[in-house]
Amino acid sequence: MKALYDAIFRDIRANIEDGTYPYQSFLPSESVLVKAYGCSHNTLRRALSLLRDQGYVQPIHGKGVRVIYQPAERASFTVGGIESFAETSARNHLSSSTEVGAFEHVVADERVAAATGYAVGDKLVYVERVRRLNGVAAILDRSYFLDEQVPGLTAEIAGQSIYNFLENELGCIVAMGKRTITVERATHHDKEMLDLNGIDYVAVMTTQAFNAQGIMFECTQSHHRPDMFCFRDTAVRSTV
Amino acid sequence: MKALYDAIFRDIRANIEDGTYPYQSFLPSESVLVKAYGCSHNTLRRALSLLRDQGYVQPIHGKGVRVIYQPAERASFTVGGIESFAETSARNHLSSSTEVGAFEHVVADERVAAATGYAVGDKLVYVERVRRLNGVAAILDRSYFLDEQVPGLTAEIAGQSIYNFLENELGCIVAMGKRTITVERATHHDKEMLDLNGIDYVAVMTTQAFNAQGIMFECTQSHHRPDMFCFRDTAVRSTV
DNA sequence: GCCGATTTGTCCGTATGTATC
DNA sequence: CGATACATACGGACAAATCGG
Repeated sequence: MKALYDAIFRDIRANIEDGTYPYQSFLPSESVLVKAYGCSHNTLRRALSLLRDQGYVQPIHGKGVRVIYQPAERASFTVGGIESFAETSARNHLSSSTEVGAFEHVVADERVAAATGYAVGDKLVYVERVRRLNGVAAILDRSYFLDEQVPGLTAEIAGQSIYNFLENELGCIVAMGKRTITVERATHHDKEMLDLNGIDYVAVMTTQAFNAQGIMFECTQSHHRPDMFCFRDTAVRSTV
Repeated sequence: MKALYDAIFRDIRANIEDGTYPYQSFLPSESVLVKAYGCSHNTLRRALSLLRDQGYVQPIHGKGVRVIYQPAERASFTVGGIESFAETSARNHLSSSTEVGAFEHVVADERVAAATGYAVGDKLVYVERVRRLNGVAAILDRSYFLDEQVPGLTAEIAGQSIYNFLENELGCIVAMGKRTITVERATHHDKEMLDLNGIDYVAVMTTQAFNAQGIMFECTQSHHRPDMFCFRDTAVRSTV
């Protein structure tokens, strides 16, 4: 809300999403937009680079900035960026609920350290949650939080929104996340907790979250029912 | 090779990857690095923002820039950015080979247009390839290329590296890519072409590639054997 | 094929704001 | 409070690619 380049980015993005700037058309030139927004060309370029990084436009040297955004044809679970479960389900117009299956304090041993990236001996909080989308148990989340970073976290809070608690109560901002996606055979536990309908594979998204201090304070393995999972991403070819 | 910010980005990245700047340490301050590289404040920041976007560092306001890169513990098939199959397999030290299963000219009908994002009536080249990793048929690629963008493409070339052909022969640069990952039930065709060992699900990565003109010229659906598939990604929380 | 206008790409120097210590 | 360090923004300069006359 504060940064000018961010406001310009959002404004242009909105114009792309509502069709004011349609697919394959060109944006007004840099100089025109600079006048329109009353900013420096440098600031405008920063907004444009955000649009490019997120797959909305593609600048073409000497020619113009082409819109390459196509509206999503069906709901996607993740579109890049970091979202909480509540945010994602709301954006996809899905009713959601959460049940907490486990909540306990543990110390990282060899096995946990290897799986999460924490150091052996770190004091952690283990939380297991089942996510329901439109009534279907679709996601099993197994999370390890760094104990010292989440003082006051309870099972009750885990049943609501942990991110809400972190940001509003603790003032702890989730600044960055690293994600890995694999497909793995459903465990006995998965079959027990999720409505898999006989499917015996799950899509596993592992997320490491870093706070504003650069400390990893969460590692979550989300086991998704495969036919309700979709992940989107945009990549830019690096100039080798 | 040309851009200064890119050279600085690569240099710092190399220092992070080889442990000169270890995990959780802080980089030298902006002003120090500016003097070291003899560049402007602005240019250095651009290099730093690349490092941040790719998950190497996390700048912390008023404090410093913390290294959050941890070396990959096991081979990942994709690490963000756009890579050809040959590049990816080489980076993971896997022997690879490709067999072309189909090569034909088609016109996009309703069904193909909906699945790929082309317009109905577009003239396309359909290529089907089976990728082997260490002798195992692990990936089935079904690609649609825009005919006018790939003149001279033959089945023989498809058996080698199409990207090599595009970049070196046609001078066609892959500038951007959009990816979607889903998990789907293996089709009869998948079971026929891949060594699935009885697994009846596949990880599907759909890629749309755009050239330097902003024209989508390739749409590929890669069906991966799930236990040989891994995807990595880094996300930054947008300031809402 | 050349030239000039337009447009994007890179880089610099400076100023100011804000968070941390 | 002051020093340090990152964050944002401005304005100017030049390079490189595209396109039309």
